[in-house]
Amino acid sequence: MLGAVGLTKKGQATRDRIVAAASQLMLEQGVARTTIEDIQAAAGVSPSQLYHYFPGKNALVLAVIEYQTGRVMDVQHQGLDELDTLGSLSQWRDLMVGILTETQCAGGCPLGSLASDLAESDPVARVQLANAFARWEELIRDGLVRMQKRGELSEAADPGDLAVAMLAAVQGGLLLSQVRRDPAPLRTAVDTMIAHLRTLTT
Amino acid sequence: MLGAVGLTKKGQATRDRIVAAASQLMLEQGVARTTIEDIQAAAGVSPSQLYHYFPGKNALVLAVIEYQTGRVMDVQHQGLDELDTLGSLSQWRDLMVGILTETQCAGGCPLGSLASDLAESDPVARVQLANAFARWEELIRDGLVRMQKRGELSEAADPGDLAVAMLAAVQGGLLLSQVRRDPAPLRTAVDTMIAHLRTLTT
DNA sequence: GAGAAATTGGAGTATCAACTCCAAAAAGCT
DNA sequence: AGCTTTTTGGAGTTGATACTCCAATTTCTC
Repeated sequence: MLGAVGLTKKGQATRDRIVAAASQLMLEQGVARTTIEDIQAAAGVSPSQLYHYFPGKNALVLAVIEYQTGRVMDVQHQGLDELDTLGSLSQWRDLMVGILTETQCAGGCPLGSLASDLAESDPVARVQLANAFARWEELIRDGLVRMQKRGELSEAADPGDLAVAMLAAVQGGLLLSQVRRDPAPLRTAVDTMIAHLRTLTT
Repeated sequence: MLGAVGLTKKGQATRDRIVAAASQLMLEQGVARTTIEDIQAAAGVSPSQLYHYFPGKNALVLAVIEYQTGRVMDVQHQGLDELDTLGSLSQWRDLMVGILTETQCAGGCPLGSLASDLAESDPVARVQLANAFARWEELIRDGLVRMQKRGELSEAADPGDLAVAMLAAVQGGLLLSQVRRDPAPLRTAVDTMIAHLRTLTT
């Protein structure tokens, strides 16, 4: 069994369907506005099924955070694992702008939306999301360190600070893009950070 | 009468009290999680009073957006109106970091939180918030233009793009600070943007 | 294939939240 | 003061929402 113990293949599939449906709905309309009934309908399950896999909405929210963290990290690995030159940073930017454009800027960042939604009302969720952002930040920092080792980035540059600033640019850019329904702010914010890195070339 | 027509001094005070209470609660726990009953209790009013001043929760939300836009713009004017040197940008950063520290990083940006909360579920609110961000961005851009005219910023720099990037840094920094309960990310994000402006000095 | 465990269906419940209504009190106007 | 308009109190209604319960069915294990 790949999933949790005591779950058959069919059970795991049902559980996955619930989490996927909940994730999409919560991204589209927020956690509080998403009702259990909404999720039941979208996943095609009955109440007893949902409560068989999750003790309550709260537990489901944590599963959603885990799911979205996985999705986001997959994309970020795809864009950042090969990061070693400034040119590859532009490709990473294109990857994100592309995804945003596909969805017409709806929803913004799955992690950012959950964070803003839950930070003050669910302490456990807040910590989970803080960890997710820490992992993301680390991915960026590792890429910058690689660039530094290759001599693409000045030794004087602080990859840690730059990674925080870059992640902030992504999150802020995504929020502005979401509100304006226009991918331009994300692109501008990230491009400005890339331009800044360019000034830190050796 | 300062407020809307047909409101006595007492009526205006009651209305104000409702909006202020709603604004604080919605910032603390999100719009959907804030019940009319919560607001009634916090403002010390009865249901009939609330519905006398607002047709429904939706209208109240719009009043909250207006209120928070005013509060944020007041602070931003305070920090940006005299903006003409790189040094005054650091003071502006201190102003925001100070406010964030006072509130122990709870709530994040009043406009950013509302934006993330309402962008997908309330089209009218989304547009209102987009306008608020546009005014904020303009305030930053005007400051950068003044710096450019004084020769503090290169003629080659694009104040419009830099203002977008700066606003994104502020929003992203606030989100990360909120999730981590630590003002450092906001400070780092804004400082990095200031450092970038420093590279664009004539 | 038989027993045990996991999964499913769907009706039911208790609570909560948004909103209504009407009559009384206060405030403003002349 | 007397009349009108605004403001207020609080009980009540309607619908939604999270969650329960138990029996029936499917799946797994041996």
